[in-house]
Amino acid sequence: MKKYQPQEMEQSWYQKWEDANYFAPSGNGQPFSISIPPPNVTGTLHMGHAFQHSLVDSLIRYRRMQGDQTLWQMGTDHAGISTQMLVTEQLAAEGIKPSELGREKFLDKVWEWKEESGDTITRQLRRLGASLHWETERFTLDEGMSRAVLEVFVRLHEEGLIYRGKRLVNWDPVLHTSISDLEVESEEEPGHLWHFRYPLADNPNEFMVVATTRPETMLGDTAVAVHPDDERYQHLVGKEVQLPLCDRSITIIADHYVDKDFGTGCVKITPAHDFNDYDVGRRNNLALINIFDEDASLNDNAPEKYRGLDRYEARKLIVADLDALGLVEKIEDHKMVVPRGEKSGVVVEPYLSDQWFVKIKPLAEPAIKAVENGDIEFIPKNYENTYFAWMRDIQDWCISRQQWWGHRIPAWYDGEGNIFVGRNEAEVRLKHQLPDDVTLRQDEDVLDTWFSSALWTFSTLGWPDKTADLETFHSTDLLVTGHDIITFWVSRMIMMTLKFMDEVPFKKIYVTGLVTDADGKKMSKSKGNGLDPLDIIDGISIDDLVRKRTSNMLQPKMAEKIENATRKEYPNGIDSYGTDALRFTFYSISTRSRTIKFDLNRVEGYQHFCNKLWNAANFVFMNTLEHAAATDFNNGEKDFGVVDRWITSELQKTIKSVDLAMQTYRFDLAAKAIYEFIWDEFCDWYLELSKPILYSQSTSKAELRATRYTLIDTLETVLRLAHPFLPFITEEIWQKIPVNIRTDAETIMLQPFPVPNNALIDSAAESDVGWIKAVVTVLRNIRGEMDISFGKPIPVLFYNGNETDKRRLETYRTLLESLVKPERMEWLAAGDGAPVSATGLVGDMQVLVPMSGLIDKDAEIARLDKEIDRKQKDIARTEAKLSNPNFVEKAPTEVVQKEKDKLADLASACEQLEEQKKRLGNI
RNA sequence: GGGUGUUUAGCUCAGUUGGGAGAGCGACGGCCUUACAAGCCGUAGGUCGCAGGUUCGACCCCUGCAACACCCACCA
Repeated sequence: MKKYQPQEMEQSWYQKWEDANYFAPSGNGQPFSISIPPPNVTGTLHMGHAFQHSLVDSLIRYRRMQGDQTLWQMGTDHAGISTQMLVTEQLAAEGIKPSELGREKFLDKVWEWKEESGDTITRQLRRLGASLHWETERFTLDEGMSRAVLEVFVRLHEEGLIYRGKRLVNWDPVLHTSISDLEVESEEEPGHLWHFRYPLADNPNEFMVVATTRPETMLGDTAVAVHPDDERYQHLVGKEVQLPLCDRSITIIADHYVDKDFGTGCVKITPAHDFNDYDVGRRNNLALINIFDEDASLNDNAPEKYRGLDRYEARKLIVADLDALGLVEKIEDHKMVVPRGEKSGVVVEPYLSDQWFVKIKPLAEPAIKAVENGDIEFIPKNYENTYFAWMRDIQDWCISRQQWWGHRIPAWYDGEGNIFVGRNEAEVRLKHQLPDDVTLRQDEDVLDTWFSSALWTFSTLGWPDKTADLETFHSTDLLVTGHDIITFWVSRMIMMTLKFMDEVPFKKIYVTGLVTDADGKKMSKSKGNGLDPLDIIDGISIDDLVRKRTSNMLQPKMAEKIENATRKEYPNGIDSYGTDALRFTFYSISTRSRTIKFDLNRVEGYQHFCNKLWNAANFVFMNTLEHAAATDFNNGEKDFGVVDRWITSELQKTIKSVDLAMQTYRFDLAAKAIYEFIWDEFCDWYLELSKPILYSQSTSKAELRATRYTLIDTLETVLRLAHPFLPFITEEIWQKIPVNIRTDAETIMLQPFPVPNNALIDSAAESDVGWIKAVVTVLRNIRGEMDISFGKPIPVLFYNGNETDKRRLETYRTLLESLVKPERMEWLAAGDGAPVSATGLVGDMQVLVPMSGLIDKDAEIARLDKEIDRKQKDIARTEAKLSNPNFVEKAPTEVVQKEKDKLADLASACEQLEEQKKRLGNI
């Protein structure tokens, strides 16, 4: 076999699998389905995706191998705002404004871009080995899904669960659209608290001092509020103040919203530009004065001087003007929470506008129950708290977006402002008997992207039609996702699916941690610390990596910093590790931690693991196929030796571990069990122990046949066991196994997953091999510490062994010799004077290496001292325990007995070691 | 302000019903031993965040504290 070279074989295998349609659901087993969280169609695969999809793929492959009818539904999301932003930026580079193109032509451009770049993410998923069912791939804006969206919108509207209203919403002044609460990111930023004096209307020499973080909104003030119980101001309630810079007076009101102890206890109220003030305004019937236009520059409701100014320019001017009037009491530094648009990064503005909303409470209630009663289960369970916290305090969902790319809202307006909702204009006309001469104009807005993805699990399967796929595969079994979109997506899917399917979208939700960089920082484009999974698979030069991380920066000044950090962290770029190594890394790090620091060293380690497996296979083939026809060791009498029975027994236990791990979604434990079996047991011990059997002249035909069979059979089984995690290397090796050992199928993908066989558990073999390992380890230890090279044969004497020791040495002498490389190996009779030796213990049996010329006496004494010391500490601890009457009385008898046995063993061992030490001291 | 997590070897992390603290990487020493130097063999390294409590016995259960992280929230 050639060296392990993942790159070529991985791509060719994927192609073969896909061409052969192996990813399609097949058979008539139990249905098992998972819907992919639809990636942004114009996006690229990031580490979080790669992580989640690797986990899902292992489950899908596992269940497929177990004979389930397995569907991993593929699809992509149109990602409204992100995609529109991207295309807008590209057009801007060509000097084109979307408004010049108009809606239709702009959308043509977006579709063009989608066609051009839409295959990036799917290509990347293929490189990851994801066994997605590509044939039924869907897109949130395709015809079928658009039909589902229309259907849902119309039905919800008919039930009064969708309504239109003028409300204060989060407005993005750059993107010119409303966004939902969830799309606002609030962070603490330094700011100021301005204290202004508002003169009383009936006494301009007296002032109310109000504090604000938004001076410019004062132009929209319609009241000043104080707390009802605040004695300082009670006499002023009901009076008016003159609003400076504006030619109007506003009322002083009392409202419990005000905190007496904050600032002066007086609050300016701007109902049209602050969510709290909006509520205060409603309670007190205050007027709403909107002073901004869509850009958040001042509109005609502001005094003439300020009209047309940007909000921050206006702020400066207003503060200056107030200062000139002597109305600025003071300006304090103040940390405040600033809401910014998730996508644009600009400060969003509470803005009064006409929008569509989903009345959410009626939908939320059943969705809460579904999790409460266990129809849906979060893994880990504590994420249910996040879910409940959000759902129990959920607010109506603003679903209209002032954008072009998305599902256009199916509402039409006549000239008089009447609203008609329907699946299309014809239906609307028919339903409302509107003649052709009534001009209808469709709503210009589109729906929030999450509206369509909320329908994901059932709309992808053909809803609203009653399709066979829907019948078979819905509810889906599992959702794997990051905790960051529990609120955005998971909760909304649960609500919509319960509403329209009357069943849950998925039975379990596996929430992954967030993949971060080595410093624990979230990977992001703007920070320039992201890794592209493909760069780990294929490798990338440092120059290319720097270019990738610093191109298209929103903040170009960051580029230099990012370049320096990148060159420091990856001086030589990133090596190529292959998909299998990357995937195995993901399984191994899939712990329950919330953040997962991604460490390339782990990937390197698992690449070494792949290499190990590769070379082990090489060894197996060299010693089986190259020596005999497969029929020769498959047929005929086999005499399984102890090591054959032992590794087979270990394999059964490993299969059980992997099964248990997969049933409990502990991918890390599954990976660990496989890793340890292959490396620590199969390679380090079994392959080594098989050598004397394979090479010795005295091995019988039946023994040889048995070992050859075990070698290749164990390899074949472990390949199937590991396939869900390491799909490529396992397929590549499996193909080389002759068809009378494996089945004659064309792919390992569709082979049965190994089933543990209890009849093959052999504890006698396990303890015998345990003894062999112990003897070998003791002698390796002496060699290592005494600096005796492996090539130098050493004399080995055994002393004080029992009957079992004697039987074992007799039986396994050949095996031991091959691993120990002794000059001679024999029992020392009780009466014989033992020569001065280095000593190790296996139970009570002393393993001696006589010292003549080999061993440094002082070093051996030191070694013995260390060992004795260690044991004596243990003895002291155990004795203390046993001398405690409470322990002896109250602890379970088996625990007490265990301690007693342990003490006896330790004492005996200590005695042996002391004896040796004494002998050395006597020289 | 509310909530949820985390704290174990130099680093990254396991530790599944409380009964002798583990892995990988790194470090150190020795090996080109006929599958693999992407390897083999060995060694060192931990008051399990701190303080109490429960228990015969606590990394594990309870209470408090500290540090860090994230989520939610309208304090102008």
